[in-house]
Amino acid sequence: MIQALLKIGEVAARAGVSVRTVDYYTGLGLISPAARSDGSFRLYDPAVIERIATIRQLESLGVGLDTITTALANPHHGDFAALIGRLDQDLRTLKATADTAAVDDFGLLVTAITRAHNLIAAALDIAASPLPGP
Amino acid sequence: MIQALLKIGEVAARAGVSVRTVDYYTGLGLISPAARSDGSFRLYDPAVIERIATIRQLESLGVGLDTITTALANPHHGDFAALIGRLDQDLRTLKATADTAAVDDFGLLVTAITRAHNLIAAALDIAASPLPGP
DNA sequence: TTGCTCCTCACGTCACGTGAGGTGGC
DNA sequence: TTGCTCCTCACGTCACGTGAGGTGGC
Repeated sequence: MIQALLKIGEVAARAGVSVRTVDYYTGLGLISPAARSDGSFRLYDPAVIERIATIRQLESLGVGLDTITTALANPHHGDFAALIGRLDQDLRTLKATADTAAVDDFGLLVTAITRAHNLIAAALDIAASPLPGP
Repeated sequence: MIQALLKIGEVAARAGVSVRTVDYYTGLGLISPAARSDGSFRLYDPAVIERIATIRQLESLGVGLDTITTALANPHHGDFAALIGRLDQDLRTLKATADTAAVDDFGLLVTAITRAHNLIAAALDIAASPLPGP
């Protein structure tokens, strides 16, 4: 299915950010125009709107733009299965911890785990909607 | 067991940060002196060294000082069991996702999940060494 | 003509410290 | 005296944009 390409103003409006921000992200290589018009206007695939949403979500969770840039530039680093195994182990340890009376300060613990959950939720969003290359 | 209290310079040296940083964290309420000397020197419990390490770790994972401050001020917010249940569900979904061929861009996914794992590891450190109140 | 876009340079803002500098205790 | 600490005000730095302003396409 062929989708119409979008000019920067349309991308910005749909993504809910300023034109300047789309321009800035483009400069960083976080997104790239799929083509240029005859008059050199940048033309974007509509999928960049989803990518911008993902970037904003990760940013709000404390992931810097440089980290995101690196991640996008190295699309296959790391071992996904091993990572899931580590999370599995984390969860078992957490469950064991929850059963002890040793924890008497839940503040930072809850904050850290909530942040981790939100990151995983963001990761699942990414997995559900694979992004085109930058 | 009674531990000798430490002056700010000793805390800084053991925590591997500057005196100024210890002073700054104290001003933010992230740590507090257990007592004051007769000459008004701040005297810290040695446990603040562990707390400083935790703060630095969370900071490096993108958790802001304001978030940490809030977490410390509300030591029992959130439902720990419910949180573990959500992580459990996240993990099941991730496993199901890993089995599909739908994921073709692992870059951000691996980055987000790695960050989540590191946050959980930090959380477990916190649980293993409960911190004194600020 | 009007509104959009390109590109670049410089400025703004916020988080997170860091330096300075005069002070008093050790 | 020397080195440490207190406290405050201002400055520095880095990430993340944002504004301006002259340009050309639509």
